[in-house]
Amino acid sequence: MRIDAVLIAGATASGKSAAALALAERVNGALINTDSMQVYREACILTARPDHAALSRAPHYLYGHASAHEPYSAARCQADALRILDDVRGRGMMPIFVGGTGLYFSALTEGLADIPPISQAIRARLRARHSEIGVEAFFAEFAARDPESAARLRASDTQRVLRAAEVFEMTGHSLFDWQRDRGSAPLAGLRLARFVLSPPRSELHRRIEARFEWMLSAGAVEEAARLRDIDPALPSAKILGLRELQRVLDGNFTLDDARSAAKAATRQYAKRQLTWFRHRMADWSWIEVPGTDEIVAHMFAVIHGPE
RNA sequence: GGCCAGGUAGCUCAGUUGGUAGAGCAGCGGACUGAAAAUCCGCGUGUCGGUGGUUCGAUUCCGCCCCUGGCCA
Repeated sequence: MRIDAVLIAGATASGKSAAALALAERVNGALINTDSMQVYREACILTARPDHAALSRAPHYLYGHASAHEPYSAARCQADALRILDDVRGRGMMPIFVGGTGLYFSALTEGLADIPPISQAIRARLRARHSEIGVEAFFAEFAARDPESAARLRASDTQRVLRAAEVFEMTGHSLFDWQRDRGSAPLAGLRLARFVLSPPRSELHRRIEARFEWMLSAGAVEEAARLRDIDPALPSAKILGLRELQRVLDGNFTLDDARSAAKAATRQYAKRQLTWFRHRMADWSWIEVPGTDEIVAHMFAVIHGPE
């Protein structure tokens, strides 16, 4: 084996979990989750996390290991992955990173700037200020303090503006100063086989449609009910379909409305993922056939090389 | 069968006192360094049901036909 680790990225519902599992069985692999939402313990159905049957076929790591009541992050993914990577390799197994979160793959392969953690107090204060004075005024305040970062952001880009502001408050340095240097990447120096699964768009849409129907029949509404007390500001509150189903529970939405809204949101997400993949993973091996067997055969061939 | 209301973008609709049309949603493209299933930026994609007529010019006016819904038979 000339490869140290396998990376499998793909849009939501592209069939990557099934392919990764089949590959794991063939190469003595262990799956390591690289998806920002499948980490949450309480959200199993809506995140299409691997089920018991899958878990019994190969080791799975970083699935459902975090609480939906606290924020997970790219940094935690990086730290968790590093730990698991050593463990898996130490046991002579092939690490197979699978998921759909481009930023997490980037953290693993390219690293993240080594910025200190932000205190909850600062974070909460800035968020409150942002919602109190509004997008434009907040940005003006921020720009006065950190013009360098502000020049590279838009006032309307709330998530990035808040991030830059909290980094400046916490450290006294501009976010873009910090980002001049990327910290060490967990996968740096390893020989990687990197794949992007990309079935035709129409096929992807069909799968998204079918998968949401499957979620409903598997108890998605009940799961949404159990997640009702999630703080809407937390990342887990953004799980696709959750908001829509909770609106049904509140009586503000018919199930059919929720169906189409959740499916549309999922298609839009898949589109954003593909934009990332196309441009940031252009040099990965792209697999456009939809069938698991063909995908695995292709990956297997790449992993073992021509020799 | 008769009367009425409609047929405009993938969907729901607006509009043009006659100069080939625009909103929302959907869709498409793009950005992305510690909450990324997030956040943000850009783009109308159309035989205006069909066919004749009037007109310099018809999606718009008129005739006929087709389709959908409602009412009356």
